[in-house]
Amino acid sequence: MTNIRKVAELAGVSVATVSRALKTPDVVSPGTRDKVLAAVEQADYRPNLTAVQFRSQRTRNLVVLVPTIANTFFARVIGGIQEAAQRRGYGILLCNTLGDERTERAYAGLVSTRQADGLIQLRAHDPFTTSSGQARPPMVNACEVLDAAPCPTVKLDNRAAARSVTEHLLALGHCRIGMIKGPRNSPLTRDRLLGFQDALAVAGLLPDESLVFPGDFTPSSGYRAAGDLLSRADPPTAIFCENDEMAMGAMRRIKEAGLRIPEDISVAGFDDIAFASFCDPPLTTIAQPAEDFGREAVALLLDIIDDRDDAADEHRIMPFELVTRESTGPAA
Amino acid sequence: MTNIRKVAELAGVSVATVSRALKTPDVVSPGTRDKVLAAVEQADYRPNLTAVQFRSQRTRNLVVLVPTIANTFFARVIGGIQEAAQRRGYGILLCNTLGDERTERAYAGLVSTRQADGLIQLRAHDPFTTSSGQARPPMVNACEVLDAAPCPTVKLDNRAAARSVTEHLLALGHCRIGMIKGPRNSPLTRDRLLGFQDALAVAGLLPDESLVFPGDFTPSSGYRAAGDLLSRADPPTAIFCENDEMAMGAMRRIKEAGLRIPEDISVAGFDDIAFASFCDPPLTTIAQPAEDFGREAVALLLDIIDDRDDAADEHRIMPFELVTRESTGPAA
DNA sequence: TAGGTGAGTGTAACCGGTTACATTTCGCTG
DNA sequence: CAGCGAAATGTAACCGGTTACACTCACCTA
Repeated sequence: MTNIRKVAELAGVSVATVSRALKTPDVVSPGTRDKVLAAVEQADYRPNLTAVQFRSQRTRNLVVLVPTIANTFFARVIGGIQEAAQRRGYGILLCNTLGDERTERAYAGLVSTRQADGLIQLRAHDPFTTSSGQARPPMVNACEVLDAAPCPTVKLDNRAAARSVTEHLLALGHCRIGMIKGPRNSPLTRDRLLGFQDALAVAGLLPDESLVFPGDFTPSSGYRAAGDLLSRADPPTAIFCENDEMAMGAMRRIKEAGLRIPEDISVAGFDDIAFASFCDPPLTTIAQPAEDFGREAVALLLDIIDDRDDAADEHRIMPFELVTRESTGPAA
Repeated sequence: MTNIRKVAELAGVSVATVSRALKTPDVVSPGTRDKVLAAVEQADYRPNLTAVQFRSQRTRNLVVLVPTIANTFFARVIGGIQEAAQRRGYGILLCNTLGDERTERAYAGLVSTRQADGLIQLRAHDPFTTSSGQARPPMVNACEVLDAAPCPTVKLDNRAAARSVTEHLLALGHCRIGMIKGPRNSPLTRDRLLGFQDALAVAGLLPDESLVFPGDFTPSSGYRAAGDLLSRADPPTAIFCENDEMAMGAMRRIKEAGLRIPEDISVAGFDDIAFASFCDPPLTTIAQPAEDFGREAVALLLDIIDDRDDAADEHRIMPFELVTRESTGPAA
């Protein structure tokens, strides 16, 4: 391994000069700089990054905790994170936590032990064990966000978005609307449910708990929940699913029951994943700027890391858009 | 930051003893060990990982280069990689390369500069600039594999798998079969095309280049290619797509043309992504153990890193399975 | 000409662990 | 009780950079 000393020797200068020629070229004379660069070239020298990181206490790595990478929406968010991080010279250490707290804490430890400069959490959970008194490591909470997050956040106004979907269904004349929600205890699910109920209330409808079934954001959970909804004596004329994956599962189940979408029953989703416009019929849903969630989270995190302190308590709300396609139609 | 010296002082021992008590507990006496552990606890000491990495020249990080994380299949592979890596105490540095060579080389550099111990490449491309004479950094090539990979590989027998799909279509009586393939220059695409042609040849059919259209593994490219196939004077009675994403796009296009699947035209995909069994009709496809690709790649890579040298030239072939669903049926 | 200035460079301490080697401790045998 | 070897522990070099501080020297001013 060629190190800085070999290069210094080769160039006939001191190690300090080599370091400076590479990091702050403007403080060395042009002549020496050229000598050093030539020596670097000749020796095929590349600084040992672990040494640089160790000495400078900066790794230029960010930890990303994602509940499940198999979810198309999260995959897009990660794409945005990675792109933004890379552009700023940061790498990302990805952890697919599957919602496991121990795993999350272990990876969060990478920040405490200086193997990463900060952390982006895409789940509504604080992975840092509240070490008494000490400063919190840099963190941003995005997508599924804690109510009282101890850090900047990037989220959607889930309540307003769910309300707009529901209003769309109400406008089509539906008044018995089923809902397939996400896991319990999730602020995101709670907000979407609230938005759903807001719209019903404005329309003068009473919320009916028996029309709400929980899922886990996978197609098969949507499939199961739709089965439950259809087996009612008075099945709903429309179903609002908290994400597109569950909506696709629900649509499958509805078709297997011999019902037509949207003639017999309307279906709406949430996220606008790539498949939403390709399923049959194309899915009415809420479009979110997934990649931007990631980019924004990185921007906020780097603001904290470089302590541009004004950013320490920012809470960004990302825009959404109701995309109406053929999966929703007038009530029968 | 509490460091090893503070702990040593607290425990009334030397730094060496602290280091040993933590790394090789069996060489220190039980009494001292307890003293040290108590001091560690009291000081809330956690070794600075960058220092450990620097000193031991081991980072316990692996670089993963993925062409696009938005692809459901790759997302699953990454899930497998992450799980296996984590179990062995390794983290993964993810790079969504979008097929860009410069990006790939930059990340590959993390291995050369010791910020990672090895690399997993999911694309058929060698990211290391062939540095003359020097030893190749540890690398494994998985999924889309180079023909003459300079490293262990994990792949599918794409030719056999494509052949089995095609045989299934032929057995159903189809003799004009369209194909939507992947990007040119990809060994993976070439092999699937060869398998397709193998089956046709065995059935005594001549390959017809005009029935083969290129896509890029996205639903919209499948949609476009299907449009091209349908606009022929004699459209095919079946279409084999090189992945499920394109198959879903193709199915959408076929329905928009007013044709029924599979009565008018059969469609088959490749990968068996989560949505394959939920689309309409459920998709006939090739199931691959995506997560196992990742796990296997990690296992091989760690074999090289820990130079269990017997592994240096392994080429694993993963199993596949034809999953027949309702998207394929007898030729009209 | 003495003295001051600042650009360019070198010396060496330092980051926080790991570990080779030296030293001490302790139990055991003759 | 001397003597020995093994076990336990301490000392300090080391990894490869970064950077504070010291130093040299050319140039300028009074």
